[in-house]
Amino acid sequence: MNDIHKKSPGRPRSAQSHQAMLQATLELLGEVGFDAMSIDAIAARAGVGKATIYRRYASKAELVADAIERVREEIVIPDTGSLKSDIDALIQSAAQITLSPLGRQTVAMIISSASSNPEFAEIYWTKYLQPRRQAFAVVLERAKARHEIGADLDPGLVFDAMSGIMLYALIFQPNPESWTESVRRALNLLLKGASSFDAELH
Amino acid sequence: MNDIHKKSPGRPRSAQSHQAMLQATLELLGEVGFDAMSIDAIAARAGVGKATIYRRYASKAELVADAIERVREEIVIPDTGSLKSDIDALIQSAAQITLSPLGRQTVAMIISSASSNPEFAEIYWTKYLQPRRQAFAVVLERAKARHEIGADLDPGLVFDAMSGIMLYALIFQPNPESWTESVRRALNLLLKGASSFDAELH
DNA sequence: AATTTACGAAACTGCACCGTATCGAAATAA
DNA sequence: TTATTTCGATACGGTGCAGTTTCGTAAATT
Repeated sequence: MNDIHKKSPGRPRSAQSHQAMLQATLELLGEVGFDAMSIDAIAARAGVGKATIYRRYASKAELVADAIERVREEIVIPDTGSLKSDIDALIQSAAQITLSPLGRQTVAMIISSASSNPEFAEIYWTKYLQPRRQAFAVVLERAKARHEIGADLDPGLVFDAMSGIMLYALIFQPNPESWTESVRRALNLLLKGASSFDAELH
Repeated sequence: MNDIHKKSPGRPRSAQSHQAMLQATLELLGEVGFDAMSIDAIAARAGVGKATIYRRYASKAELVADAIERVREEIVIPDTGSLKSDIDALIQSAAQITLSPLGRQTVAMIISSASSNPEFAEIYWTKYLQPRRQAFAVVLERAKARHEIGADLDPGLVFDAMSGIMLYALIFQPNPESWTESVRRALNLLLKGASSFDAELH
């Protein structure tokens, strides 16, 4: 099953057009947000006919879900030898994505349509948060081996707390510098919880 | 200045109609969200003419901003004699508001229109978060006096971290029970940071 | 009483979008 | 070549909303 035989006659669907509409979708999502985004606008920006979009997706939600699902960023697991530096790198990486217009609008979309379109949260969790959660666990395990933190510290819990703080700072401290600073302070407090981690992150 | 003389002739504006449109605005905001909310729908639900709304507000954003600004919940500062119980009460109170449809949609609105309508975040910060931040500081000061936590713990920082965690859990753990539980666990970790607070919150 | 302003309801214009259909051209298989 | 399918572009009818105006009525001042 799941054969992708090309035996059917006729002109095949254009991979370029498909790519163009996905790209235009992500751009517009970041620029105007989910609700203000029209199919007409996506088609126009992609240089594609509206029918070409409707042939692939039944709704805007489907299109957007597929577009954000296909986003793949490289996840680098830092290994500088010091927990402080490793975490700094992770924060920087997260900031770059989360503070972007696309990152903001994606989160807003997830919250506002949480009840009507739970698949958005699901995709974001699976494709974005989950891999970073595991990368974070690796970093913390290494720090445990170096006795920088206690062995009983739950990486998942710390990651969730850190993500929440980032999200909060994203909303109420939109300024990138104060964002980074307040995330660092909160994380410093967090890690003191079950560790000998008391270095100044500043 | 700022006189509110009633010397002008003619029928005065109806306070009842005004109240009805504000109420309908909050209801619809919680039910369908900011973008899907039409002025027609607000007027219909409030039993008010559309012109009556436009006479008071120039835009939907103005109306919504005024509506959420006028929301006033009683803030009770718990004083049970134990930090654990006090915090439990605060979490319960926050959950009741934040987990409600109105709370969710308000946050979503703030994020998605952060650039176009920064006044929403401003109002939410000033009228909702700020007072709770101060109430939290009172609770923590009492705990310091009882030597339940270290005197060097920054209440504002802890509050911000806690708020962020609540927000995160709101999105990715919409279930009220798991929400409360994960908030408790994170907070427990947080308070271990600079205190002798190691009681099981569960 | 006369005037003035607000009221709810409804009608109205204009616009943006949705989803479908149609067109000639292009790209494939048989 | 012929049949089939997709392509971009455009047109179309339908719907919903914005914002204004009109109407008869209600509530205030002078």
